[in-house]
Amino acid sequence: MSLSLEQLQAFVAAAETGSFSAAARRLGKAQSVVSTAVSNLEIDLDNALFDRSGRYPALTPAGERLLVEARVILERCEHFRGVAKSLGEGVESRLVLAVDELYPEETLGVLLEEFSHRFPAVELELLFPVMEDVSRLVLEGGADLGLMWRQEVLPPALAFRGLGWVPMQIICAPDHPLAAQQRVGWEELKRHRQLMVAVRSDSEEKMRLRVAAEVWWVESHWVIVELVKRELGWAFVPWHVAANSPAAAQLVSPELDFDDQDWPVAMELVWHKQRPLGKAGAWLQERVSHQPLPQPSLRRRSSG
Amino acid sequence: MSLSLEQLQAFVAAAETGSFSAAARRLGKAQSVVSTAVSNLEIDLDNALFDRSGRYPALTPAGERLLVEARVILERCEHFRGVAKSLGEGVESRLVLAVDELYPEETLGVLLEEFSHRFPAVELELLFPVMEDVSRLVLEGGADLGLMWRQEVLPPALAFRGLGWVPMQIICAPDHPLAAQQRVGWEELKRHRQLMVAVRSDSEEKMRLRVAAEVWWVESHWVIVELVKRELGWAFVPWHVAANSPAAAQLVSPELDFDDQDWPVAMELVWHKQRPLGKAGAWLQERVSHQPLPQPSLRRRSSG
DNA sequence: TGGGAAGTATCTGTTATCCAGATGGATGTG
DNA sequence: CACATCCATCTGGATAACAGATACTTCCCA
Repeated sequence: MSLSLEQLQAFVAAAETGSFSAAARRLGKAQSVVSTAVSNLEIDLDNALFDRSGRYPALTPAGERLLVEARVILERCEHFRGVAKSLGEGVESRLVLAVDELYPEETLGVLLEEFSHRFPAVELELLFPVMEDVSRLVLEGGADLGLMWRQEVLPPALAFRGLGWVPMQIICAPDHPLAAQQRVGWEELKRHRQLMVAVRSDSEEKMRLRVAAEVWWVESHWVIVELVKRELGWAFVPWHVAANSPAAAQLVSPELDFDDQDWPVAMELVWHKQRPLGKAGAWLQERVSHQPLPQPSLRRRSSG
Repeated sequence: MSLSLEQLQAFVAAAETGSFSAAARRLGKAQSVVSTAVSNLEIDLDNALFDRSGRYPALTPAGERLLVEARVILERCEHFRGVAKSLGEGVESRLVLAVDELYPEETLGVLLEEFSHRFPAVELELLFPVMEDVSRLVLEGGADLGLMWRQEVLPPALAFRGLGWVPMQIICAPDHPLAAQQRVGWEELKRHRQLMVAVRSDSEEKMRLRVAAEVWWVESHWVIVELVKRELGWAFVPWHVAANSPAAAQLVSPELDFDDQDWPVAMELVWHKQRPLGKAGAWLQERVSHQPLPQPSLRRRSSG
């Protein structure tokens, strides 16, 4: 006789209800079934799982240890059935999502938490292409969905949907020359080194934020914040990066005299027109576009 | 009809051998058993696992995905039996090991790797008590085995076995006054701040290494190395800490004129006389005492 | 202290299931 | 075109699982 799932179910139910009879009631079987199932399991494992000296069976130390293992097996079986159910319903088994670093990771976290509950069977792959365009990844099949900057010219094979605006913010170190001024002019900005996120593709849209004559290209906004802190230049960074960075308290955001806006950048969701999404992808597509992007609660001009 | 382990076994065997007949041969059953088992599984899951159009059954995409899940379940079952077997043989389900930071973690890694292969069912808890004595943990039942400094006076309830010597080394920053001298004298050492590992208990043995008048107490050797690097004092640290620290290249080890030794510290293994160890603990006890501690390959006086 | 309620182990007859072998159709090979 | 091998299905017999009944124990409470 060999291990069977019925035995494990009986074992777990008995351990959880504290009685073989109650376990039988829960499982909708006769008491004798649970009793013999547990007994057979004990014989099979050559281990006493319950101490039957009292009125109610009590878990032995071995039973205690094996209970957690049994639960794991039953959980995996449930998962197995869940995956099968998903597959039967047209849910893809794998979804690749490419995300521009500009997209607030907290918002992404909210979305993916919900996603994981709704589609536990889907293997998700998250890409954060640093030197590559999200749109190219989606275009070439490396990703199913992309979260990215709005591009003026999108390849015709791609479909898109707007997601809202990510407010940008100018930051520099407290001792930076820009910080000393009351209001910073355009020409003043030009004069100091600007730190920008590196792009490999010749995206003209991303060049919109290029202001200064001298530019350093950095792979990550988070690294840019570090460099700004060290007075290596000024930068436009998404508001959420400036707000959530551990270095935020050590940075200032000078006022601009030529523009009162936060230089928002539009985000959009892109996918390939000829590669239909499964249920999970379709759900995410819909869900993302209804998720508001975080905005500054107050219009503040200094983050120090 | 419900999921059964036999079905999963048949499924996995068929997927691995590429044929129902071969799977049946591997499982020692009739071909019809495998065939019907897989068919029933497919009905149960409402998913086609194999494409039977050809001579040999070929996994469908769904089958591909479900195969990995099925394998996980069967592996967990094997593990389940392994745990049961261990428990039946008197292997404890849990072992708590308290280790003084002085014990080389690389050596510990070697031991635990072997341990995990030999006793996969044992839950291991590793304690690195920073401000507390290992011996007290073992004495009071918080740990089953302890790896620690040799103590001159050990509580009578504890048994011990020597493990060899951990060579100690004096380190300071390159710009520290001690580094400028040819040979450092005892009185010279006394004059500068010493960094020592903090001890809460009044262990006299650990005070043996106290030299200087002014002492700072730090919770970890690794932090001490950082502080030494910043010229906050000098310290005795285990040789392996100085050698493996990322900061090692930036430190020097001045020569002492009053002693030519590395001030080695004896390590020992302790356990409670009245708390018998299970098989895993007994194995580890034996194994640790035969594991040599790493020694400097050459007698070198400067680590810069 | 002595029912009574609820629990467990075990026995029993019936039922359902599982299994090996046989058979027929399909597929690829020499 | 024969032959080996594969798969699905059928079938009778062995086997295991099941519900119910029974006897025994434990615990609670009157």
